[in-house]
Amino acid sequence: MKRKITLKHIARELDVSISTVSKALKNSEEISTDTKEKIQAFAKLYNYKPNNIAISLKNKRTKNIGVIIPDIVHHFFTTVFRGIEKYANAKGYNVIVCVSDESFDKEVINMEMLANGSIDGFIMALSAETQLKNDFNHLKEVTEQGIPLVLFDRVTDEIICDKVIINDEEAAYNAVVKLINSGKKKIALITTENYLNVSKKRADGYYQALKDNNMNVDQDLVLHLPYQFEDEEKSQEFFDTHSFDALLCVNEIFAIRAIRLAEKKGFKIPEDISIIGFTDGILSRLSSPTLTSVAQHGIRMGEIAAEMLIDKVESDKEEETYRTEILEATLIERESTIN
Amino acid sequence: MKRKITLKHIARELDVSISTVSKALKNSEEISTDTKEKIQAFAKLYNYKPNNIAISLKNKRTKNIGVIIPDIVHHFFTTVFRGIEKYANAKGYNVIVCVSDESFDKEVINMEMLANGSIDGFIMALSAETQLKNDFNHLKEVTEQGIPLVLFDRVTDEIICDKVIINDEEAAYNAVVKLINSGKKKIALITTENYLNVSKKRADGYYQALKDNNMNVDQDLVLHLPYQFEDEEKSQEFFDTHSFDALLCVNEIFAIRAIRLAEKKGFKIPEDISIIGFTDGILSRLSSPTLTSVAQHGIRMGEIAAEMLIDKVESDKEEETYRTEILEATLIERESTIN
DNA sequence: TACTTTGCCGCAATCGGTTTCGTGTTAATA
DNA sequence: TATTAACACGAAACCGATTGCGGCAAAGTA
Repeated sequence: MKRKITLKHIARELDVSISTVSKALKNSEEISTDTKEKIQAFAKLYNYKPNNIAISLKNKRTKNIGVIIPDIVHHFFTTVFRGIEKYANAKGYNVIVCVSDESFDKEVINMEMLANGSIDGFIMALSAETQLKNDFNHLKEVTEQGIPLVLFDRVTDEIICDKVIINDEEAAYNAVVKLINSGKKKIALITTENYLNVSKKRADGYYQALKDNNMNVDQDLVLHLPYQFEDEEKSQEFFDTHSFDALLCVNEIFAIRAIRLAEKKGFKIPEDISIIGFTDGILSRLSSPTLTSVAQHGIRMGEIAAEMLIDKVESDKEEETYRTEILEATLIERESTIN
Repeated sequence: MKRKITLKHIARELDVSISTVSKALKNSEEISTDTKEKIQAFAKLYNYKPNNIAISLKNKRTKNIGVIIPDIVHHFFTTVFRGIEKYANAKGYNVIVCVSDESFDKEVINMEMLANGSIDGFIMALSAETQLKNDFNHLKEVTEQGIPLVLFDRVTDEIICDKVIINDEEAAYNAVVKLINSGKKKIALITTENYLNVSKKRADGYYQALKDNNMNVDQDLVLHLPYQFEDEEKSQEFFDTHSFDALLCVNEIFAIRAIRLAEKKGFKIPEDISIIGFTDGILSRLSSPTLTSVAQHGIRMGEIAAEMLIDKVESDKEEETYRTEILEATLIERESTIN
């Protein structure tokens, strides 16, 4: 087993001081050409690579960024993560991921673990429980320590920092308008509980679109499902006891399940019921019929978040300017709606 | 902005030495109760947390594990990652993820980045290109340096280390037998190129099952598709020019696409064509018809991989014993096959 | 010859901890 | 009263790098 070689080893071997080795490897003018060549050759031969940890300690910069997401199996977060990873890697940063599992406690623990020197900044989407509790002290502590933070998708106004979101309200609005324009008269909504800010915004867009088009808003046509738990029964009942000719769902999974259910009840899609979902993932593309859905551009979102964070990390000036980048969602039309 | 407090600050403030503070915070017997209480109270008040980087440097242990996977959007890898993250977090480890994007070069670069002190060990699945090139020098270097390595799913015999895999060959065998038992006579296979070791093993299982049941193996009924690229045309042609009454696919996406195509051609599933896929993901559960598929138990795989790695990391003895854990895949029967 | 400049290199501090060993003070023992 | 043991704490080395500064020797200048 060849152990990792350090400056000290090289210094001892070549009978020079550690500082000379360090300078020689950085091609410092202070060191004579002879010595430099000798040291560099030796270092290359033994494949010397500086120890990242030592450098981090010295520089107080780790070149790691911490990402905390509620869930990694969810397609949207995966794509955002992909964007973060892509940009960060290109800039020489590693990504440390923690999954909060929608739990407040896990979110707090993970942040504390990482905040003690392991990372240069955070990118995160709030867990459902955090939004429900409305407790953001762990975020405040981190920002007060001067650790840069970028929130995406699941954000909060309570914390002042950089943010990346999509125009959820507008996107929902446009989706509903699209349904109306295709002749639909009774448009239902399947959403989560309202404490998830994105769901709330999408619902707001839905209401606004109905109002602006002089359609009466029927609270009965809005079904709230638990976010994680698949409540088959409640959905069944909703289909049995309500009549509607179009349906907006705040995520892809709700939409696909709705398609299955509607087909089981004998409805034709999109003729009898048109369906639009959020999150343009693999499910939307491969379902039958394929699903019209609102693309959230997760990869782009991740790239922007990473860019914002790394900009902050690498800027020496302590500017206190924060911005919120709003991405335009786009409606991808497929078979589940009438063209 | 309150900056992070260090031992030095506490020492200065309370007029004791740094070592005294360090010992007091570890409740050392060496320090008087008075002093300890004073120091601990002060530390709590100012929310002192030791700097991870400094501890890593001193201990030569980072409590980080590096995970390199070919792709994070792929459902299977996501679930494995989830298992790794879960176990690692419970053990107080963070997970640094790098995505190789199926590229050999990225895999090498990422490993080198992490190998210089950032992590205590690696968990990885080989990129497609690495398997194609059959070049594993980067893995050898890492193991020679004494960095523990666990390979999962996409493994190689060239590297001696801990491994976690599923019984791919057997699983494919059983899936085919299941199709035969339900009365199917002409069973086709859609797979990737053979350099992906798991695909090869699944194909082997397919061949063996046919042979053992006295069915003739028709190479024409085996379609090789590129792994990433969606070759719609080739699949179309396959359906047009071949007749078969059952189909085994080496992954979920191939299977779902096959369902779509078969339906488009007017076949009934599972009566005309039964279909079985690998990777029991969200697609299998939500497709229509739902897909019978081979569950690879990604989460369990990740947990085992993490456990193996952390065991090695935390064992001081330099045992050179490595094991290969083989998980039993299970066939989840759904609507795409005849019961 | 005497003094200054320049080239080349090492010492030592630093990052933030841990840990071994030594030392001064006090109390217990002979 | 002299000796020793127990106690409480500090100095310093160490992990592996970076870097400002000081010093020595050779070369240049007066």
